[in-house]
Amino acid sequence: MEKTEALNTLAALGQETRLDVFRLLIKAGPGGMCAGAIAEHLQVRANTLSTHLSALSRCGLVHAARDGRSITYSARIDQMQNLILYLMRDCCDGKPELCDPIAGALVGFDQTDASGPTSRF
Amino acid sequence: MEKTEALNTLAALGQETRLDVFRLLIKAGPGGMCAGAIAEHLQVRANTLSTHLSALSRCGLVHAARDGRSITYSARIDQMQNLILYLMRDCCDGKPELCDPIAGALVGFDQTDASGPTSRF
DNA sequence: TCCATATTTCGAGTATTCTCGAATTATGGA
DNA sequence: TCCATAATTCGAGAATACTCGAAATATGGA
Repeated sequence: MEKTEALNTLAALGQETRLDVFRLLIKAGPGGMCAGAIAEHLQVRANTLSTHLSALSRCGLVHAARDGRSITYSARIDQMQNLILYLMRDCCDGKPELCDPIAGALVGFDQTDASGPTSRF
Repeated sequence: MEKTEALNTLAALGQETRLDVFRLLIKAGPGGMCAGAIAEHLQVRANTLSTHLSALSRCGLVHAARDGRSITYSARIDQMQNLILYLMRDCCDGKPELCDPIAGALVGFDQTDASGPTSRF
């Protein structure tokens, strides 16, 4: 990811409704949620939500797929991955002070919803 | 880090001049740079930069320290760390699809400016 | 075909953000 | 004390973002 894309992605997430949408879609899992359900869940008007979904889609954070009359949106975790990697290496120059503690924290995760064992290394 | 702070931090970085400032300060290292030098380097007016520095400071991304007539700003890499950890665990629920590839990428870093050996594990 | 549902697009109003010149505050040195 | 330098605060203008009602588009079913 290069700077401009990172900038757009950061700006997209730096808005409350959009961050809420993304978090909701993450929790919804790979199946995603249709626009109406998101709007209902977050108490946002359909047209306002549509604008935000469009912004999230434009920067690759969500994926849209028509499913009959409704459109299902799902979070693109790989784009979040790209953003985080950008922040760690391009933005922060791969500084060990940044990366080491994160690497450490990754090992210590306790996941509430995952099915597999705790360690992933 | 909780949601509101993450939101402010994301919004702060989602603006070109501020992202540039942060990146510049990261490259400057722990010693930081004084406001004038940053303004000169990025070709931004002093008062405009001051507004952005204030925003970065408010969300904890930079630290200010008066040094005689000038004020030295330095990047707070721990706050970037907190943001990344928020994105990985609170925002993305610690999904393995997100975390595993990042963990993998961390091991593979080749650092250009670090003095120590490549491996940090 | 006609109607209902789901979502988006359009246009306008309001709010927020960004930038700038001018004025102000703070510090150090003559 | 007086002046020069460094940075911030103030106030205003322009641009951008956010939200909303209304209208348009798309799909599925009677």
